[in-house]
Amino acid sequence: MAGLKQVQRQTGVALWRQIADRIRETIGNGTYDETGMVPPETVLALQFGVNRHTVRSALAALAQEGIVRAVQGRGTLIERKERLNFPITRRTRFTSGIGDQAREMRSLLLDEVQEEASAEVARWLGLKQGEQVIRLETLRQADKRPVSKATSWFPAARFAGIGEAYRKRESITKAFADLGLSDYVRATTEVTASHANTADLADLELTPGAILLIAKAMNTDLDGLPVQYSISRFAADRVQFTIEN
Amino acid sequence: MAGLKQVQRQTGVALWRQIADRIRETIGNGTYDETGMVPPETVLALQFGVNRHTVRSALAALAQEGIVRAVQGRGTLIERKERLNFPITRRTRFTSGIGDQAREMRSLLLDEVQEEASAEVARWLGLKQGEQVIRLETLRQADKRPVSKATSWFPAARFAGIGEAYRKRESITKAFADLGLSDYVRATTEVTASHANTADLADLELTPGAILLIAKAMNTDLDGLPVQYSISRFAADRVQFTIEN
DNA sequence: TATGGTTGTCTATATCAATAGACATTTAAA
DNA sequence: TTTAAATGTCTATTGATATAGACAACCATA
Repeated sequence: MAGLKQVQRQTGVALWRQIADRIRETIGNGTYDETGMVPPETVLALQFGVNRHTVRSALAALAQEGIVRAVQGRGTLIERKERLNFPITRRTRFTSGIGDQAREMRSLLLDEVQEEASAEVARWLGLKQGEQVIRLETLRQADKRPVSKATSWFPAARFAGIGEAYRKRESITKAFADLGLSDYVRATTEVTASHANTADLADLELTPGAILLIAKAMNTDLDGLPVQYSISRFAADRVQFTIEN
Repeated sequence: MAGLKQVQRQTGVALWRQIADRIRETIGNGTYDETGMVPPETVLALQFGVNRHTVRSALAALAQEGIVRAVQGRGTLIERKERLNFPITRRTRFTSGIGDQAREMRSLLLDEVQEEASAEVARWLGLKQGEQVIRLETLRQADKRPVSKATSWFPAARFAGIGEAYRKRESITKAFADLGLSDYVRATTEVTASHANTADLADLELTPGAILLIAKAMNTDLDGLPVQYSISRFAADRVQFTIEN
């Protein structure tokens, strides 16, 4: 482990940030579960081939995120370690998909706008460019910790008032039900990953350089008619997707 | 656009790298397709709210990656811009999945090892921990550009010699066929994203801070018996996954 | 051929990132 | 109570990062 160069210099990414990212991931993998602690600073410094002060900068950043807590004389304790699993199937739903992985699920409506469909949105919803659509900006939390931010479009003609319904029920499934759509299915999902922009960084409580898993999804009713197109951004260190075919 | 703070300071990620990442993504989105050029350095400096020299550092990094090429007196030309699409379905195969998106596909065998199944591998392959498995390390290229690196495990009893077959045929599907397995299906796929480690950075020709899309996949034969468990790492800025349900 | 717009190069300065070493403070266990 | 091991704090130095300004070199075009 000590021989492997795990960090690189002069890449525009500070060593302390590379080390912080790697320790966060190692914690997530359960490597330190036996002790519940991160190895001593001197040991980490040796492993990564850097000065102890550099390791301290990394641990300070993780402490800021609430992932570890340093106790003088004892060591650095692991405070939090989770990765939620999202099954992606024909019957994918956010809230029930989380199931018992979190105690409290919340879905907040950040913004609601009626607008003309862009070329992309029109294509996915089977509309003509310029037709009216409703766009919702939503933020989802698991146990008060932000998990994903989503932008969703709905045909305005069919789903007038979906913003208000979503605000009340905090669920797309229930909002659809209130508007007379009792069931729907996931037709396609596209998954990519990229760096977060500043707005998403803030809402998802992430640090720059953090990664987003991005899912572009289209849902249809049981007749195959598109009812929703959405772009969801997930904090990559907090989730994984599972595709069962 | 100029008002939005698109980069953040004092985060351990240098401004020039944040700007490089954002320009690379903007190129990928096709925003500059009309001119085929990146905006002038002075314009970019204004947009990002930084000094022109900082923008130049970002563009130098992108030039190093072969994405742009600066021409004195004219501007900075876009050289390359691609994102391969991988459909993930019950019949997912790497080579045919790429289809006509690339001219030349190659699959290289980096390493072959027979070993005892770890707990994770045994669970996925339906074996007992410690049973013999064959592990292949492979690198896939599209038009001589590395796209993904994969680690695959196969039950050793059933697929002896699969390494040699893969080296010859450069395809899992054909290697399976050589060993008497004419057909197989994708059972499950788990998708995550994370930062690349140093070995993957080198093999995939990436820069630190780069993102990997990671697909853990399990294939079975037509009787539902597991035949392969693999962990594939994709350069996130070169691919996207499509899940059709 | 003159001009405006663009990239290339140079110098100088301030701040952040990383190393190095020394010593203090706290905790747990001998 | 002593000791070892761990985190906390301080000073000092070097290299990378970012800003600022000036000017050269090159290209397309009026």
